Amino acid sequence: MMTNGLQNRQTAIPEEINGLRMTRQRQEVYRFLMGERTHPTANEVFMKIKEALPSVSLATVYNCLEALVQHKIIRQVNFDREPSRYCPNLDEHGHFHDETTGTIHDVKFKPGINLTDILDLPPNTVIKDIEITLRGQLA
Amino acid sequence: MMTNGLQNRQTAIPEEINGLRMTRQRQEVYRFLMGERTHPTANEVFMKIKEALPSVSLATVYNCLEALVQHKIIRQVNFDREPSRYCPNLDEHGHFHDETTGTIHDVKFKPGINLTDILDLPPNTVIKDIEITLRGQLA
DNA sequence: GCGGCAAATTAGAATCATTCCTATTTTGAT
DNA sequence: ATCAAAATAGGAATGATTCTAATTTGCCGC
Ligand SMILES: [Mn+2]
Ligand SMILES: [Mn+2]
Ligand SMILES: [Zn+2]
Ligand SMILES: [Zn+2]
Repeated sequence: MMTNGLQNRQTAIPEEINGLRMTRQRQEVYRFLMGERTHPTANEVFMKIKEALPSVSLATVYNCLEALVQHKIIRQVNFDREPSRYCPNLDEHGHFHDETTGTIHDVKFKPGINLTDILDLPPNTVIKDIEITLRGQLA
Repeated sequence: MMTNGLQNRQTAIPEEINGLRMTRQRQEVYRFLMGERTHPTANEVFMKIKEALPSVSLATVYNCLEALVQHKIIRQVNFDREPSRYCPNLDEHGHFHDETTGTIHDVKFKPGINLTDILDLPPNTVIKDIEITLRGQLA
């Protein structure tokens, strides 16, 4: 029998992820992002979750996204000076921006490749984060 | 004898580079960048060249920088949502952002490495540009 | 359950790098 | 010199993001 008082309408989201309390707003942001491969902007997230949570504000969406990024639950992706986009894929990967369609695709690294191996870094360098961005077209 | 009527006060900059006419303002922007390893922002360029050209405007600096980037004379570098920075190094290279000092360092690739070789790209992908960005600290 | 408190949310104002607008100046070509 | 095109300057506008202040919510001990 269900000890949980909530109905399981969808995939259950835990109360807390990586130490971040999952409020209703954060759940909606997180749930939407997990089902998207398109790397939506904050405003796209906002417009979408308003359907389920009409009172949500854009400021809250920014707050939620920042909290989720800070707790390494999602990643923030920037292309030049365009609005930031958000990515649920936590594997190490790059981003290919298709100029023809405007779409963004995750790019995996070939197995066994260590990014820092190919870089000529000064000794004693501690790398916290690497970002790889590609621009081009899918001919 | 000098057929050129101008005095050679400094390293001469040609009238035209990559098809871009080198106006006085563009020369100043270009000259300053060529002597800098710090990847200055538009505003830093502005403040510096005002010394030699007090009437220059920030709008013109942005115009010059855009023209120089478009003609592949310099490169624009973005870190997250920070103000754009500009780089005179046209070799293929990445950028390491030292969080401790806030400084930015060029990072070469080890010889014989082809960036696209390590990426798992879909076939028929034409890559126009690759950008590699690192964040961390020089311990 | 109830008061108190910290965290989260909200709406709207503020920020600020960048872009846009437009009048003026400069340039290069006839 | 004349003209058209390109470049510049200064100021206004833009827009993603952040900040502020005022609620609201969730949670703890009573
Ligand atoms: Mn860039
Ligand atoms: Mn980034
Ligand atoms: Zn991604
Ligand atoms: Zn550089």
